[in-house]
Amino acid sequence: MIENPTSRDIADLAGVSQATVSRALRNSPLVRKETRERIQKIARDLNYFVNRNAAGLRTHQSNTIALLLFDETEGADAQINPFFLSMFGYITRSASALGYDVLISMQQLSDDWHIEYQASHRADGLILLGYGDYLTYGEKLSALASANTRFMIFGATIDGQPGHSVGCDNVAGGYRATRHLLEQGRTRIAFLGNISQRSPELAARYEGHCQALRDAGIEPKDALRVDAMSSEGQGHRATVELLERGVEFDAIFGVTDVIAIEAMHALEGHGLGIPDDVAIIGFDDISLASHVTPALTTVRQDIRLAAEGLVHGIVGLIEGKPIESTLLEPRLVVRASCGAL
Amino acid sequence: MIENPTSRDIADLAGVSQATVSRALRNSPLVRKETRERIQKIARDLNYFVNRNAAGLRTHQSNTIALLLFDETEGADAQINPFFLSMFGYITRSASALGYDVLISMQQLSDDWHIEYQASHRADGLILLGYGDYLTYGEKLSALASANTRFMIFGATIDGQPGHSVGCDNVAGGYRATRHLLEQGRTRIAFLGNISQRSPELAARYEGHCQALRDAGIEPKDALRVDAMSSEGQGHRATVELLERGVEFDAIFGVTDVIAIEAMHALEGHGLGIPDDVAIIGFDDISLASHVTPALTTVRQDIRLAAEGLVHGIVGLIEGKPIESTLLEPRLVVRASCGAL
DNA sequence: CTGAAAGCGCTTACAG
DNA sequence: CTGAAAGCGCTTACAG
Repeated sequence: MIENPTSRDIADLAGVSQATVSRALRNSPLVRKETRERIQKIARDLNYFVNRNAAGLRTHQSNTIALLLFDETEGADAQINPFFLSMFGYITRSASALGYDVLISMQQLSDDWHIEYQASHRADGLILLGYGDYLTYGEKLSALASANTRFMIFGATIDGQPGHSVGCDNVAGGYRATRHLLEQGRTRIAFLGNISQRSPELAARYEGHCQALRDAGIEPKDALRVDAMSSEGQGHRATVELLERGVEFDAIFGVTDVIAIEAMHALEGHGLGIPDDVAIIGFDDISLASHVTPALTTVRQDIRLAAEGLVHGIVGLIEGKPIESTLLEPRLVVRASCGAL
Repeated sequence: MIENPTSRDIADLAGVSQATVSRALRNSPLVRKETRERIQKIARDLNYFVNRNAAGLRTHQSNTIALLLFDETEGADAQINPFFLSMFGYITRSASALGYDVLISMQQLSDDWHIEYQASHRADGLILLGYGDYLTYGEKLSALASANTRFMIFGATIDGQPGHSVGCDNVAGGYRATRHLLEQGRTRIAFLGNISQRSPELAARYEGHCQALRDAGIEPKDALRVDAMSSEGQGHRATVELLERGVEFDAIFGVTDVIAIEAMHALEGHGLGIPDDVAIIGFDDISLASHVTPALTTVRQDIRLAAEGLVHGIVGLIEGKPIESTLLEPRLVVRASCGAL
């Protein structure tokens, strides 16, 4: 058994040229069937696999997608947002089906990752995941675009910002969440979440929230909105702040499930009952949502479709096909936390 | 701005040979400081990054670790065990700190992945994750070993089985779980989990469970043990089976948190109170464990240490250092589900 | 400290 | 259908 066989070793054993081995292994129709099969059998017997570095050097391709997850959570011990984590599996499977490997990297938005992956020929394109701060984010995207890097973003693409994206219709999602609360007879609905330009997806959910209120003849009140990012502890903090304001509320719309679930725990800590005293709705449908008590009503983003959209998008860009951004339909998932069940 | 600059382009601009550029970019002490800095500045200005394929072809290294997660869950929609998912972040960060990229792949144990990653020079070594079926698994490991593939396993390495591993002391963990239940006055403790040779980690937990019982003068009863793998629905099914047997029990030890949490829900569905009627303990401390009601008492495996151990192990193997398998200390995490709080 | 040269293992245009 | 040859962009032993 040859230790690290090369195509030349196969050629010698098969009595053909190295070029023919290369063709046979790539299933070229130029090679006679018998020759091809004989060569492939030898390769299999020798546990031979094409050296990816050599092939990549020749073809300028890596058949690899880099999946960059940037989260701003501090500290080496911080947990990654489960919503994005659960996307990994779908992305990997999708990519694999199209013949691509997936390289993962956790990034701080402050890092200088953006150009390197493709420029070093480690990856043919990038998928970017995370609820980022779009002010910083925007610069990075422009840099990527001007370096001709191919990339797909999960989440909104802002007008004038480069790149293609897959995201859900956050305005519609926010509208549905709030309409559901209104249908349960709640009228003083607090909204927990950051709505600055830094988080356009979250701002869009707020926009839908306000529309639903106005359609019901209710004017949104600033006193009922508390800032919160989707990192650990912020939902709790925001709920405490809301309680301290002393403004009356009978429902909370947490702009992400992570925030909504922390709000649930905070309210319970203050002796408030869910859904009797306060109805709660979230957004994302992370797996925790169905396991908390009461189970959390939320708006589901179909992460499987999203993942497939991202992978097909980036592969399309790599292969030079025209790509369009995709908007997914968010869907209300009714559970016990709003009193509808 | 040169479109896809190479080291030769840098050399021309710097007025030196291509070899000197290569040395300068790798911080070789052979290059004079001024020359090196001048070259590095030019590279930065041009957004130049070393072509990994070319470098890898020369050096026979990829500086990449392949992370293979095999789960037997059927169907494209199945969720990955959150315990392993949460290890991704730590592994990636650890690897990154040592200068390695991480390639991820979801595998069916039936696939023929095992040799390809290293043989194709896509990765310098493998990390294998998952509660696998060790009968199939063993063959794969032997094949890997005989192909001189470097790999680290999370979980037990069976005697006589090749490879190095990082895992927790499952016997001690099982012992502690059951001792805790005994300390709460529970004596008829059901055990839900597969204990065949197929799942040696789980079997080890059962072994610890039995030891703790015997140390308390209680003989383990087969009627109190129900088979269950750690995939969706099995914990529920096993609990129903236990109830149908009609055997009395005042506690359940779920061999993984996923099983324990499903058991909780199943018991609640049957009108049983936790922990009053039945105490429940799990194993792993997935993030769900602290969020269910009542919060789940469990045995924590320190996934961060495990991840770091796996990465340091595989990098050690790659760099030819001697490596030892690591056994981590499991730790009891007391919450409300056993009545101790 | 620097350069010229060989060679890593492929893929593919060119020639037959 | 097959082979000889060039060349992808690096790294590094060798020579100076």
